[in-house]
Amino acid sequence: MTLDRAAVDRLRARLQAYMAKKGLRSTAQRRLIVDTFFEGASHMTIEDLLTEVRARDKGIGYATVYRTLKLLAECGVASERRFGDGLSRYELADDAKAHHDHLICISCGTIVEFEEPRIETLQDEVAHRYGFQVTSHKHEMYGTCADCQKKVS
Amino acid sequence: MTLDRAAVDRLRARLQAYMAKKGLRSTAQRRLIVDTFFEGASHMTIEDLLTEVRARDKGIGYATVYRTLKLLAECGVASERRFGDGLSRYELADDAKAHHDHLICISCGTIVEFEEPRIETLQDEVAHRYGFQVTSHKHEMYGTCADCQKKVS
DNA sequence: TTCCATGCAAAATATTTGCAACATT
DNA sequence: AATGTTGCAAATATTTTGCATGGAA
Repeated sequence: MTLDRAAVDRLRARLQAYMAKKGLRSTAQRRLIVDTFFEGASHMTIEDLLTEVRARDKGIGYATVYRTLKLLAECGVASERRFGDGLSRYELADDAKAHHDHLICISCGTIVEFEEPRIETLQDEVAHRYGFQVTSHKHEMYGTCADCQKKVS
Repeated sequence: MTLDRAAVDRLRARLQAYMAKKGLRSTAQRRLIVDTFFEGASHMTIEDLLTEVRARDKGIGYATVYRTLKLLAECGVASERRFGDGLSRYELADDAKAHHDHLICISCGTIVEFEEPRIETLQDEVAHRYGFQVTSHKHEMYGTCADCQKKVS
């Protein structure tokens, strides 16, 4: 689920605005990490991203990647996800599109995104029923993807 | 969401059968921890349960509670849940009833269970659309409960 | 008597933070 | 020059495991 050019530009602008507002600085490390994150696969862990980043600059530290991803999450450019394997994963935020949720293959780790507006509607209904004001939600299905089902087992 | 007597008996029987099959032993600690778990509130953390258990027997160790909950989860008597605060929580399994999901108040920590069969149906539809064979799912909504909304903020 | 269970302490996992040196503005 | 940033190491926070001792069967 790659974002189109316009969406990417919007996110980059948001980051820039946030950094300006906060008086944060543009460093070589930050630029490299951010670029790598934007270009790389979705749902990467900090470790994943660190590996890719180090391929381009060996000196980058874990904490810098960690802090940069945190920064991206803070300003709404990235979303942190946890899929139960104990690792935090990050994906580009995409508020231009409807909220999506995830199907996770417990065999190969593949993560598929899905959208189902009718579920969102029912969710709202449930929240209203309990008087909750919902700020975020998590809807994940764990199982075996089509490919892994074929591989017998 | 307390279970009725019959459901509890069923779960206890399942545990007993599992232990017998595996040659596991009934110890005073295990009995105490299991009883406390069955009688206590839902969604307790290991630490919560340890506190309650120690009120009855000071000598119980964290690891024993940890291992007992793991045992309960293994045989399907308890379900482990994680609601994003970094702690594992446990609730009694209840396969007699429809699967339930959770509303979590990010202000006071209250956890409300809900059931919405229509969401389950749509879920199945989505999984089928992607060829996934779903074995479990997680559907959580985070926000502010009715009470906390009143407390202004 | 055998072998599982317990409690303690140590290890393992991941995340988060303190700090001196360094870089941006 | 002032202040934010980096990388390293240490601190956290939890969960998980090793092991000698104790207990169930």
